[in-house]
Amino acid sequence: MDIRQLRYFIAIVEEGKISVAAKRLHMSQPPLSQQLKAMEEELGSILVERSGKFLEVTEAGKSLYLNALQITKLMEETKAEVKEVGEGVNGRLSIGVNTFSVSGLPDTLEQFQKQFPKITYRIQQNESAYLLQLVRDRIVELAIIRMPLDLNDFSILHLCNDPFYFITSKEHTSFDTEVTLDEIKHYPLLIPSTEGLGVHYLILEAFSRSKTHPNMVGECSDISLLMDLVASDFAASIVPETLLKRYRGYPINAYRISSKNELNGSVGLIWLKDHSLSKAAQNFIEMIQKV
Amino acid sequence: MDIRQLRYFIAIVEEGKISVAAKRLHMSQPPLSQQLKAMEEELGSILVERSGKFLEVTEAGKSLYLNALQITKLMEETKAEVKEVGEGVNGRLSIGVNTFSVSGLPDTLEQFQKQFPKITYRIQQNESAYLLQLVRDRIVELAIIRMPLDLNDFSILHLCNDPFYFITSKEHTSFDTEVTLDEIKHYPLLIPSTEGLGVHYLILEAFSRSKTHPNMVGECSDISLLMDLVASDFAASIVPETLLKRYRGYPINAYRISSKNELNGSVGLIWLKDHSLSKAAQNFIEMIQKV
DNA sequence: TTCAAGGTGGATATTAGGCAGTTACGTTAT
DNA sequence: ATAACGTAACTGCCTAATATCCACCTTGAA
Repeated sequence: MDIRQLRYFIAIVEEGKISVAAKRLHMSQPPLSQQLKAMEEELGSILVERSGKFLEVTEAGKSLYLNALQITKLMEETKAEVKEVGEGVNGRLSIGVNTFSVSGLPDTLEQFQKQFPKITYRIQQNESAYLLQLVRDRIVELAIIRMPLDLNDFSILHLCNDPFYFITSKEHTSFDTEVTLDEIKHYPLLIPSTEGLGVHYLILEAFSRSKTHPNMVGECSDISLLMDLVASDFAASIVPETLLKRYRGYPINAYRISSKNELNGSVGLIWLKDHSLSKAAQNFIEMIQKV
Repeated sequence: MDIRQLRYFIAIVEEGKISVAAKRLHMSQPPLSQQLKAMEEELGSILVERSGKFLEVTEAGKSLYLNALQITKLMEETKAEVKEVGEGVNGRLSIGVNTFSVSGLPDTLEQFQKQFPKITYRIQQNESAYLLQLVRDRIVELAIIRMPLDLNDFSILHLCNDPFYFITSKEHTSFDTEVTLDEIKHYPLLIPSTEGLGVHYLILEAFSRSKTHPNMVGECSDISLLMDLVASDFAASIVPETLLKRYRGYPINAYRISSKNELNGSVGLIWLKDHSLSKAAQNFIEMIQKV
């Protein structure tokens, strides 16, 4: 049994006459009779009673009719849905974000939502290096991460360069607006994120470049805890500007780290280079590019 | 787009390789590739990404896959259901009954339900003459009615002959077990049902045959009201045995009307002669015949 | 490490067969 | 006599098969 045959049967039931149904289907009457007969043989039961001039739909026929309506409707909906997903109007946008890198994302998402209201989202927060793996494994399509990382097989859309800030509790006001790494090397430092990953690596490398050794207290991957610890003068820290903006008004002092130290990570949107993106993801990239 | 194509696509997605899917579908690989391409063209979107050895289903493809599963499942269920309805295992049994004629029906229905548990019912109560019209209009398939009626285009299965009883309040005990119409002609009579219909007609005709005139008080189509009126000595009445059984224990006296008066209506199951019955109805008739 | 060869998996072209659809005609019931 | 369904023979398209080609990946040897 076939979608086509279901359509035929629907027409027959609704028109009440095979010949009229045939006209509606833009075909001649004999093949319609044949198809009806074929369906009856396949299902092993009479679907319409041909008595005299008018047809009468049997119980089995009524049952088929109702189901046929459902199936054809579902078929139409499916076609429409697949087309929409193909065009990026509908579907699911799977995106990974890094806590340190979400500066303008809410606005962008809101704007995207406005333009493509049917899209649903799956947003995963994680560390940049892990996000890279998620993209590689096709678990997320896009990711906003903090450079530098090994990005050989990825396409990159650079979003922003944000400088790093040295932050301390309110008790320390001994600096201007800018500091060098050398000036802060004695401060007990609690570095965000865990060892071997983006921000962490970036900071240590900058120290290394300036031939200085930080007074490392440890790492903390829980950002709000980190900020609390800094505020309570447990330790100082170094965080990107994006993060600082999110904690505006928090009881800490922030000093921009001198550009001489070349400590600034850039944030980028990445995706797998040699794999086609969903149209939804393409639209998202396009929108971000415009902003 | 076609059920067949949906099956093809399901196989491709589940197997991950076109050639393996082709084996599962007992066909060769080229037509499968072609059909996939055809679907992609029809839907205007890529469904699977062919990169290297492995296929990768796109968002649109995933959407189609999920819908395709639904549609094919619905299709299978439909086939099964229509077959069942055709065999009378499933479906709806539409039956009309007359209040005066339902003697053994509950038992029969219970037994039928046990044998065909999927069948649902539509039971309509009404007067015999109206039921006839309902059967003629194909609103119900079967009806249990009280004869005599004009039954030219109906098939009839005689169910039982039940005699009529003269009923009075408990205050009247002047009779034996049997009475003649002549003996009761002075009693104020309230006849069940309205004029021109089965039982009513039957009773008046019996009086007419025995050249007697009843002392008619009126008619009443509400049976329980009629019984109340009889019990309270408002009037006497004449009712069939079937009805009497249902009101067993009611405070009335009942006297069988003499067979000399030939007053007994037969109850029958009827259906339209020159129209095919649903298998469910056929099964029901068969069961009633056995009992 | 690089290059070549073989194997695997998909796409394309051509061909054959089957089924759906058209036209013409027969049948039946109103 | 007409209207509506069924039957029969024919045509054409669509699907699937066979053969072939192409791309990529793997493997082995220089």
